[in-house]
Amino acid sequence: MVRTSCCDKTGLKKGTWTPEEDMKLKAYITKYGCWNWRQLPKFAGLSRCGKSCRLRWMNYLRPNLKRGSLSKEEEDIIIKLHDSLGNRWSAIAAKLPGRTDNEIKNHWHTYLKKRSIHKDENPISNSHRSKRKSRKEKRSKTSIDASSNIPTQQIIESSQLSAPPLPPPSSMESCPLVTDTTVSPLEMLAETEESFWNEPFFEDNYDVSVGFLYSNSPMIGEEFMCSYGLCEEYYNVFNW
DNA sequence: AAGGAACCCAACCGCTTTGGC
DNA sequence: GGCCAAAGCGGTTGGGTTCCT
Repeated sequence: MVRTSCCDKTGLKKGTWTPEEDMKLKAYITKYGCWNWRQLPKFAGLSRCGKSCRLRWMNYLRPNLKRGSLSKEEEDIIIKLHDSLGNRWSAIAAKLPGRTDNEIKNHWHTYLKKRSIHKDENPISNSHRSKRKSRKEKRSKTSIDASSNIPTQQIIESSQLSAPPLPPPSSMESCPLVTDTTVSPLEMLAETEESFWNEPFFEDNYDVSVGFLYSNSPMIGEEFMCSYGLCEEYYNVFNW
């Protein structure tokens, strides 16, 4: 939206993401997860750096993100948490399911900072604020419509992705998915190589609302799901 | 209707943290 | 303990949109 598309000297694309790029990234992560952000764009067919992919996923494409303006309650929580935590946006975002650190940070700088500074005054008139708020809602609704109009299954089917080669053991060992400490990462790798990385993608494994396949994969645990804002889905799926 | 100002927020940059060797 | 790579985080930028005069 903001920055014009261009390439840096290494040939990597920068700037606004196109719907096609979003589709590729979403389809790839949905299908294979994110085992290595650096390598991911290569396998997903994206001319982006891993950092950019990660950011796009975390702030925009990740499932269950709430769009639209923050509620009064959410704002109050942010103000309270900011008082105690300071500018630790990711920590604040962790307390607000569906909200990203970037979103909270932006919101803080545009509304809450002023509100906080002028607590005793009334710097932003309510009418002005609500006018802005409705603009924001209108915008975000448009973006939701645009993104949700593409059924995920359709994305997957239309994707020309090829399965990635097996990641090197080192990257698997460092994979945050491992939660069972009684089994060594290498043992787990041996057990799961076939089922996770080689297994064809089955619709049954896939929950559209979650956007990940997890039922057959022992490597996807609470920690992993929560790190992508999917705690609720994890708990629901495993009846926690 | 036009032009400037203000707002908003996606995305980039660079620093810090973490983990493996 | 030092080095390196990868990931995470927060600050900042900049261009589109909307409002105001």
